[in-house]
Amino acid sequence: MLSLDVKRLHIDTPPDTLIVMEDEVDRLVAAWRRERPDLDVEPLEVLSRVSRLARHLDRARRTAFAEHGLEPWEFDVLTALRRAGSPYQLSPGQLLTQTLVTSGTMTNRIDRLTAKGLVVRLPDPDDRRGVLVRLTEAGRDKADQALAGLLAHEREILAQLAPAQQTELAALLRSLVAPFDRSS
Amino acid sequence: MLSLDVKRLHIDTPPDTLIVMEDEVDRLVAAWRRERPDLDVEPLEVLSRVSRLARHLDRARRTAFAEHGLEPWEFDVLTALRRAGSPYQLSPGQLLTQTLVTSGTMTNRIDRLTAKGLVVRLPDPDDRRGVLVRLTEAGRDKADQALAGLLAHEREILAQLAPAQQTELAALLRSLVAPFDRSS
DNA sequence: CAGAGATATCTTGACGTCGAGATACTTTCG
DNA sequence: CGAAAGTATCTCGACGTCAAGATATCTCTG
Repeated sequence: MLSLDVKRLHIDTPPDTLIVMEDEVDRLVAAWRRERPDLDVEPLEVLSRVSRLARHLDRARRTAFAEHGLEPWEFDVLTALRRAGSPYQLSPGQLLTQTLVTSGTMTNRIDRLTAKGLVVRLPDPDDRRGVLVRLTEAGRDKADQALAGLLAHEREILAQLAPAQQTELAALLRSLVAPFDRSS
Repeated sequence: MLSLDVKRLHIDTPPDTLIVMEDEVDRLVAAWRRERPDLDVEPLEVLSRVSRLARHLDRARRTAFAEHGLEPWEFDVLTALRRAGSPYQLSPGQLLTQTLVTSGTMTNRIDRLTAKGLVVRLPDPDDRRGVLVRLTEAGRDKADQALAGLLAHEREILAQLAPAQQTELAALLRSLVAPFDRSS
């Protein structure tokens, strides 16, 4: 009964060799249709999958970074600095807007990254209220290694899709994300 | 310079009327290509968008639930019970596996939902170690109202895409999610 | 150039989650 | 039957985050 409800990824595959790729969201949607047949739960087909996939990606990232002795939040901060380009420094405020955490959290993070020797705090020569957070050489190396590791892991996950499908998926997702990025 | 790097959603549109939908991930990827031209960062085009979209969805869900006086975690627990069908009860252990939190967290959540009168704790007649968490009538109403509200919000977000595109997107996402759901 | 308001960062206290351990009960198997 | 292992739930301490407030400095205006 369940298999009849599942979308077929390859329409031309003969039914008896069809590989049914069912996921948790299929079960979720089926449960809602049973309990609330009056409701149109189509949106969940897309957006619940986005949320669930993001959860799985978080876990995968966590293990990928652990190989380099990094926490996900450490990666976020280090790579923000790395992307800034030489001399790899940003103000705490700039880091706030990039990582979407609050200032108290960022202070804490910079403290710990400093203790690990991955960044240093420098006074901002142009603004005595300000501070510049700069990547150390060790921090830069960590960031580069962790990024390479992350990309390797992510490529494996995406191997499920043909290159053209990946491009298509990216475009569809961009349509959904763009309105949020514009407003905020 | 940036606009040249952006994918065009509609290839046949004349360049000067092209609507460029750029998002944060485009900027992210552009920065990496500048700093690490040796690296293939294609995977980020898909997976960073998934993560960022999920973040935005979390915020949108939070505001949608706030209209009903619910926190996201409360919605998760209540709807898990609601989906179970009459008599709307599950053990704390079953709730754990559905919501992916630890037992300490779930105890805390059940406590607070009980205090709000949305669930009740009943002794399991078949296992004296066990407890059953049951939705009250008020809890069931809350869950139903919040779900309707959530779906309305999500439909707005998805209005960016034609129905066929939504179906396509759901299928692509399922391919990526399914391997995780199988293993765990 | 003085003062009001804006800005940048840090400090503090409260909260929710996690993870390890504790307790109570059940199941398995000799 | 009875001990050992398994299972279900709760308790507790540690940790990271947030939000609000404090402090120092800058900028704009008159």
